[in-house]
Amino acid sequence: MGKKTTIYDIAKKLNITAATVSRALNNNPKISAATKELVLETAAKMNYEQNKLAQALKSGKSYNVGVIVPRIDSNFFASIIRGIEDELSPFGYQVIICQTHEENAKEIENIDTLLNAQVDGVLMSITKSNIESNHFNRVIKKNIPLIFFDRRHNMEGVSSVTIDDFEGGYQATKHLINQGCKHIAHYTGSHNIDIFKDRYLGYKQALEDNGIELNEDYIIQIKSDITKGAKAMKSLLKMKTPPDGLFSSSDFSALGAIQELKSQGIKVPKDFCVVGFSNEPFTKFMELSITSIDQSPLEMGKMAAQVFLEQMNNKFKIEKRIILKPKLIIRKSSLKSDA
Amino acid sequence: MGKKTTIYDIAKKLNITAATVSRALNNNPKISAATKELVLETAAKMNYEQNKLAQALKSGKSYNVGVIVPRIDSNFFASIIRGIEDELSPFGYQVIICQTHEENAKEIENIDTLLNAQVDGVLMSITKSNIESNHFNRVIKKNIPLIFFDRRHNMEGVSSVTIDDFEGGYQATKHLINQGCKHIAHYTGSHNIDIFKDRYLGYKQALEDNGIELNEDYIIQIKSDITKGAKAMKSLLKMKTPPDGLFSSSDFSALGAIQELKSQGIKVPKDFCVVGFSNEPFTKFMELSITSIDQSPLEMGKMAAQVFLEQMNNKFKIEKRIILKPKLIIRKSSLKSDA
DNA sequence: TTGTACGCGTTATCAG
DNA sequence: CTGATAACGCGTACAA
Repeated sequence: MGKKTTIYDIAKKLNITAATVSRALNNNPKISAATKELVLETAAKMNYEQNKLAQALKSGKSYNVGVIVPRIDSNFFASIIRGIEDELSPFGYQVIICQTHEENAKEIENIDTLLNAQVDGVLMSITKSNIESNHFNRVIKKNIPLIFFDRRHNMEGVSSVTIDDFEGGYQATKHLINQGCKHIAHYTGSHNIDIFKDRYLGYKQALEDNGIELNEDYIIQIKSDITKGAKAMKSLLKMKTPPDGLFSSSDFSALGAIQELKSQGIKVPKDFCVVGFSNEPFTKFMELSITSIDQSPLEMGKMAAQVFLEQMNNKFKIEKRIILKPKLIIRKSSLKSDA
Repeated sequence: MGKKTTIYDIAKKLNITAATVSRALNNNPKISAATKELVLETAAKMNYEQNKLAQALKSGKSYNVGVIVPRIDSNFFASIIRGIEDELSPFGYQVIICQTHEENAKEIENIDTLLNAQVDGVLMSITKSNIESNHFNRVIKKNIPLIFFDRRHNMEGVSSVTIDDFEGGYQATKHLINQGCKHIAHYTGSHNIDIFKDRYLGYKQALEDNGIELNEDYIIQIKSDITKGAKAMKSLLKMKTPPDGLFSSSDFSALGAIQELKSQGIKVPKDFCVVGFSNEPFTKFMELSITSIDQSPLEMGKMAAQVFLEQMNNKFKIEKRIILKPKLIIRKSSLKSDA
């Protein structure tokens, strides 16, 4: 029973050739309605299933796309993948998942594997940006659409879907200023990654536009982590002039900061306003809900998928740089008027 | 530049046959060290990449496994997938993602697609259990390993990795009883799905073992949803003898219940204890952290992957039913002694 | 409308 | 050790 039925088996049974069977199965016009129906019937009766592999080998299209993300068990990336899958699945494409775990070597390995698997496209978020881009070029050389989302590598001819992180940082900081904050701290990540650098630049610009001097001591580079966020806040509060507001590039670090503030008896948002980034699900569930920047990951995934489909349909090379608008979601952690 | 180099191109260049090239590439012993090295060199020089499709067609092994989940943007399923990917990737397997969106029709469609794609295995969590299992049988008929995780369909010869939901429900309820709760309500899901039924049965058994009579009015079937959880609590509190504890099969519904309790001025855990299920990330982030049952999804994914690998290596049929132990994570929402 | 013949890229078998 | 050939399952010019 383990034997798979092929178009040959069907052909033999009906005393016709495999070619005719193939035609019947592929809506080829060059076939009579009678034989077509006959073939479809017996195909169903024999539990025939198309072998996508053989088709792919023949046609050069595998109808598989590779998606590379740092990790899949993060709400942000999982939502993006959902967006991609939702958008591509109606067109018959399957999504192959790869994780880099933030390791550059794994990223290169993943691209190798995907190329070997003859994927029709690669949609990815890079690990770091200060690396050689040989592996990206290998994808492009093969004429396989490469699309970056969220974290992009700056290179000619490659499309990307990102959000305006500068704008996000600006909005977050402006909001804190509007709430009356005079001394605004900032948690940032590695500036080797554009998204963190841009959020920082937005923060900086907002301060400048509002006549607030930048205090380097208020800027702390930490990983996205609750404990790290709490620890950093502890040191901030020891300063001669401690801050009265925080824009964190990570919701997790923001949460840690809030926990530390609370443990020191500092009232949020009355005495200290906090804004995070990413709009992680938990930010809205908290009793003291956390203001954050939404990146609409679902939409980001859908857009990336659409760009891929466009590139598949257009033979000529196109480069699209789609930049989504971030959305400030104001919640309790920063809203003084409601407190 | 878009042309892909094949072993034929290499062969032509070196005036040897493709067979020899193939041997060099596959560590075949029947080849001289000299030619082997020569082939490997020129292969690298010509940017040759193995065509996994052709290999798969030839060998009958695609090194792809299909993973079917209700949705990917849920921490639980995303973690399972991570576990699967982490475990399988070192063995050269790729993971193809499919979502059912809880629709049975989509589940059937997904299985079709995966079979067409010649996957080497199918790892899945079913949508509902009261359906015909034709599509499962089609997988088995083809001798393709089928492994259920979390939500299984009861059928002979199919392996599964689940957690002991009965035990989880029992532990949760027992814990509430230990905290002094006398009237324990229960939020459940559709009993067509075993996991909800089993949690309910565990709840029931715990009550019985402790001499507490079951009150049918305390049992409410709702979807996993914050608003639904709040609404249900509202009606529970209107009863002549309102409950003083809740075991919810969903963390989200549990959160809604807590919100409603708070809005009515009922102190948690002092006057009312709440236990959820799934150990969603947000449960531990809350100021009033929520007691929950951890299902170790990462491990569940890894186990499912291991079972798959075993089945691939053993030619004979094996059926494994792995049942993981749930872990009660006690937090503030139910811990009176600390309150 | 249908059959014939070939190729997609690879590997296994059989000679040499 | 290497070459020639067939086969995996399918689609498609070309011929009939």
